[in-house]
Amino acid sequence: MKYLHHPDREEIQLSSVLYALSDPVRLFIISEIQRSGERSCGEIDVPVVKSTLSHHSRTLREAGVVHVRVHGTQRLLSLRTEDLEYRFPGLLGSILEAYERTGEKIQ
Amino acid sequence: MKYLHHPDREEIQLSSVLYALSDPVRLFIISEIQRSGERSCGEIDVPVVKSTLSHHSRTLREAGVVHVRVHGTQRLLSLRTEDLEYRFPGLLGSILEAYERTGEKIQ
DNA sequence: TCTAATATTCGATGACAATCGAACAATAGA
DNA sequence: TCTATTGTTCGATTGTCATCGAATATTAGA
Repeated sequence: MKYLHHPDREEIQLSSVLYALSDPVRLFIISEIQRSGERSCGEIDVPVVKSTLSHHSRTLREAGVVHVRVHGTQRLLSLRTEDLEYRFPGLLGSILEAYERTGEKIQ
Repeated sequence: MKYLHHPDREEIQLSSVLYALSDPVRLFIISEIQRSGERSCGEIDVPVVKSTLSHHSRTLREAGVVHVRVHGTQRLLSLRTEDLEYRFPGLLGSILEAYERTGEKIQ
């Protein structure tokens, strides 16, 4: 089984997190994950092909936004809520709230 | 005198704001502006040439993050604090606080 | 062991962005 | 009107990214 790298709490960079969340598809993904708590790639309904979704999943993981857990043939994504709150208090919450409020669409 | 376009409050997009603030140089710029309230391009000490700084200024303006006021030969930048707070409550504050806390450097 | 399900990796493509230097524009002040 | 100051625009370069389809890897289950 492959090792998936996740940055350490202290290594998470603000600019990287903001970049990861500046893409409408990725904003949608984290919004979905927040609602369900944990979700596999296949359960996330985005208008891109599998390989593209995998790319977005990797971008979010490497920025420190999500944690990816291997479960059988699935990868379960969850938000790194606590780590982000510890490092950047209030940031994730205000982004998710802003996303819900303004209802920004993909594309 | 040239007309500088600023997006309307309601037109400001979350993903565009996050993208604009995902660059270390631009994070530095808004951090400086916050401290001084208003600042001309020439007063912002960043390690890029004038034309590049002009590009960053434009990116921030078009995303709705800063307001640019023409004053003689200078362009005075200020944060659109109220508009951003109205549209995305708490967002700008948490980003600025995160930037100060973690002391992310340019480069 | 074979097959289906799930996701990643790879290669290609097209778009966009950060950067620079040079040229240009606009304005203040002498 | 001339000059210095302050920024913008333009063209070129270099690099990165979002996207796709095809091929590959991994695991569960029959």
